[in-house]
Amino acid sequence: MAAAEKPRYYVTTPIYYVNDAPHIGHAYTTLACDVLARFKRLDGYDVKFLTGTDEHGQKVEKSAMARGIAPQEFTDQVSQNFRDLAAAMGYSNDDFIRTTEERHRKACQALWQTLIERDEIYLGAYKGWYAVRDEAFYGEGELKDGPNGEKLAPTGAPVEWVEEPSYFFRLSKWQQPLLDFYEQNPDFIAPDSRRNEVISFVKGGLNDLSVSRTTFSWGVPVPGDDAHIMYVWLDALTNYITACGYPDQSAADYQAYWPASLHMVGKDILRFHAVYWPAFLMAANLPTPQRVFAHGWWTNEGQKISKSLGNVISPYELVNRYGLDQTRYFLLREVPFGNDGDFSHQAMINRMNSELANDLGNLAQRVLSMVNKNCDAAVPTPGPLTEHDLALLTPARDLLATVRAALDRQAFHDALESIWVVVRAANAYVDHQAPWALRKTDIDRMGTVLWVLMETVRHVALLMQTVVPTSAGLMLDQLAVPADQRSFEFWGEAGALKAGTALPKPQGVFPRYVEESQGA
RNA sequence: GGCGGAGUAGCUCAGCUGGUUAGAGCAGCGGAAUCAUAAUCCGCGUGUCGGGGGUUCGAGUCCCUCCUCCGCUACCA
Repeated sequence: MAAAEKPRYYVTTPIYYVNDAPHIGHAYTTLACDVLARFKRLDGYDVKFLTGTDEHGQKVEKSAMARGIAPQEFTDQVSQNFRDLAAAMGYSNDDFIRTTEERHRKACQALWQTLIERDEIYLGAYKGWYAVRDEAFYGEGELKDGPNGEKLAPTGAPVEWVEEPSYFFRLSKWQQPLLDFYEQNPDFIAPDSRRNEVISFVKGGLNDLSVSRTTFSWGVPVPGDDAHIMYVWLDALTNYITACGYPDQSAADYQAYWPASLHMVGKDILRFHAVYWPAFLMAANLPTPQRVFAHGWWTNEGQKISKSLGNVISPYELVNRYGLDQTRYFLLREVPFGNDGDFSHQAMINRMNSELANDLGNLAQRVLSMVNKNCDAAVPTPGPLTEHDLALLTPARDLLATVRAALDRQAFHDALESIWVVVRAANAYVDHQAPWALRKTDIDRMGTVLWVLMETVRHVALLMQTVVPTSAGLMLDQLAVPADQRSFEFWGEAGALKAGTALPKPQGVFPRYVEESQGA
């Protein structure tokens, strides 16, 4: 009953193409969603966090054939890679959808049927230069001449002229409705620069969109025309409503979560989410999602990442080398979210050592050690709070509102920076108040200072549960905060540490990274 | 080519609708302290705010122009 009162938050990652091996880009997108999902849960929301895999298409069909196994068997295997990644990165997704699931076939076909009935899809013919290798059509102007006078795609792949019957979605008629939609929903596309690009793209005019294929068969069959399968985006994008129980619009999840609060995507697939998807939904008379955020890409030590360069970053390597929480922290801290970012070993070390180990880890350690040694290993009794105490505690207590606002803009870097302002202030407060000196002169005052510090650390740890869940959990353990008192319901006075509560012996939470070369 | 964005301290970036001596973190230099993970704290920046021109009592913040970089310019996830 209480749950029925909760506000809803539905966040999605794209479904990842199973033909790719999981890399930092996948990890990054899902991580961002994970932090949002965790935050919203702690903040009292009823959250649905969805990720999954896109398993159809010609490339998958071919990869399966190359291995001599059925496409389904192949995707069963490679889809697992992405589930493994989710586990390894500590993602808290509530569901994992695969486009080869029966629920998805039903949803796609129902959506198709609706679009047919509403005359939003018609049968035509797709003509163009097709490159089998790229699984893509190219415009006449994009082609270049090969050594033998043959036509080549920009990628160098040979192309052939193909005409095939295809169903088309009447995207062209949605140009103005889309522009109106963007106008009326200024927050629909973020960051702003991306919004501009999308609007400019739509203003440039929209052609009807080919949404079926006959040249291969690994896909969702078009209802009533077995020669066709539904093509990529109509299939892929539908996953977001499949997972809510569509086509059953009375399904509990559909009622609760659709339309989505946020589709998180890489900048490369923004258009599909910001143009095609709302057009499909409007055409089917379904509600449109509230927001699409396009984040940037990572480079590696200043170099563009590519398979051919062999500098792909494996999330597993990062986690093994630096630690899971450290990796999660770095990815969201290092770069203004939305911008491209550069991963470098040095930057990683700087973040994990100076911010996690020195600023936050050491803060907790120095405070808890003093309490452990000088307060009988129990929460001290606070006396009257001075202006200095409040100068630290008040900003700490204001942090929830600040971070909430930042995360609603997907500004992870701003959220973390605002937390660190308090962490730095706490370290300064320790030095200025010098509880080690108070121990000899004013033991009560020392207790107050340590209590203020513990409360500050508690607030920081509560928020940091979203980004570094394991480490923040350890900090809260050391503060003896019960597991059921770690949501934002216990923010501020409501969950204030109670004097006399026994505390465990403190131990370091964020180890420093020591270069092997300089070890010992 | 068209449209859009960006160019601010060594590095990464903040600077809303123009207005006190242009800021933060990191790096660097100097000092203090010693509770703590050799972790912390305090102090120190003469930056042509890409160049030039203009509007204004006043511009990093508006206009023009030039230079440089980047993104988008449709059916690859």
